[in-house]
Amino acid sequence: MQPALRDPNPPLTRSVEDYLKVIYHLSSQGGFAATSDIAAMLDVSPPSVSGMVKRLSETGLIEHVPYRGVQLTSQGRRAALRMIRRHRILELYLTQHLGYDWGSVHAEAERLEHAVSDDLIERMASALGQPQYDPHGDPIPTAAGDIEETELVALADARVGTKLELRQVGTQDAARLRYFAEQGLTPGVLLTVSERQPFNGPTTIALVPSGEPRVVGRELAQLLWCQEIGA
Amino acid sequence: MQPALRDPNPPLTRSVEDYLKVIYHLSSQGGFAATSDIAAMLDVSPPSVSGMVKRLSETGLIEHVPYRGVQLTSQGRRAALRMIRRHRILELYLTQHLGYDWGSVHAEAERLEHAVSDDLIERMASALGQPQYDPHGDPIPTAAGDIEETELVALADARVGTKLELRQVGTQDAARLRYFAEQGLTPGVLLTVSERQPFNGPTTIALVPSGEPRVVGRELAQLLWCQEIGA
DNA sequence: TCTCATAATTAGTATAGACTAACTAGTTCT
DNA sequence: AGAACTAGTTAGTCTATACTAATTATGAGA
Repeated sequence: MQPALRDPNPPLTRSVEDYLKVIYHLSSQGGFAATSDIAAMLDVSPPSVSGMVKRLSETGLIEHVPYRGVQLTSQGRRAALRMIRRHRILELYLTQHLGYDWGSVHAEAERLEHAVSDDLIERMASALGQPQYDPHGDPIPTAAGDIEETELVALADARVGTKLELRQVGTQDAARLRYFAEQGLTPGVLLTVSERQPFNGPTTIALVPSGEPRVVGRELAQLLWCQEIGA
Repeated sequence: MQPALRDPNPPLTRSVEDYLKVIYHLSSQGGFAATSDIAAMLDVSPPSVSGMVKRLSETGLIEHVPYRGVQLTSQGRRAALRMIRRHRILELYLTQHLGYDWGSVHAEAERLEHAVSDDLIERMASALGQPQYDPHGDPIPTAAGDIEETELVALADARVGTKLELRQVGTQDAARLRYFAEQGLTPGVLLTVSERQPFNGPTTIALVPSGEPRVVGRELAQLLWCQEIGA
């Protein structure tokens, strides 16, 4: 029998940059990123995270409080934002210029973001007209490493009566993304919160300007991150 | 003292696919690819090549005759052609759609070819109109893994009167290579066969467009592999 | 306060690449 | 044929990632 071409089930290997990205996301609400959460996000075992955490804090990219968690240093934050810029520019480019749809673009960008040069990213950004938001509505960090800080509220938590702009959809799940798209719930859409049923019930919203109502169950409403529209 | 961010001088890591590509090129004239030539092409030490050669022949991608060299199996050839397709499509896409110039595109493609999906390559190929040749005139293998065989003829065997492009110099000998270079006989040069003397005598050629004549003895003329230029 | 469940860490190993130093096979020259 | 040079291989390490199994720290409930 012919030996296998390669191990059919190799452990997937995440890079330093992947760790920094998820630490950025997990600690964006100001706290520490926990080992087990990092492990879950990267689909890797907790000991693998402990090992990487040690290397990363030795090189000054994160700070580690044992048994507590981990936060980015300013250096680590810079590196994370650089990767996030790459990822979001790639997603936009692939959707706008190569016909990818939003649901499938993530995995491609995830691989490419490690291989492209800064030069190529900036060429893509130019071809896109220096965009500020990616297809999911997330802000794209600048080449200098600044990112727009927007306070976003989950639809599930928004007060009845407020007017909102849908800014980002907090999932990569293709089926949910497709459903949201069918419902007209794509980033940029304006809506008002009409009603919320008690006991963690669904939220009813009205799309602006059409006024069409939508009823969104609690689970999905927690994925829709919105920005309150001022006067 | 702050520890270094990472080893400032890490060994560069070539992948299986890089090895297959250079083996493809080195053995394209039907012979074996030598360990030291592979090492030189990949800028890696000879023992590294020996190690990779062992793995590659265990998995059936190459055949190894110790102290002789290495050849691709049909499986290895398929894998090599897949990478060559990726590389050439990428180079073409980057030059045509993102303003790269032909000199700088190689390194970018070299990194991307390992990260892109087949799907993305086919989208790029569509955007380019399913091209058959890259800007050097090298044929792009099809997605199915076929490549137009450019038949190379040794200058010593070319018919008088034909117009040729010098494609490959079939020796590693430094003195001969230097001599060829002095004579202006480097890959890419165009020439016509003016005359051949009988009894395995020398071939006289005229360089195009200068028209300068060169007389090439039989031994050397057998090292100069040329492609016939069609009408 | 003590115990226990859970989360995190350490210990020990694997894999795929790299390297240098040392050894061997093949070739060429006298 | 034998010596000497060259190319190739083997042996032994290194690095960065991963894993499982075993251990330890923390915090919550009795």
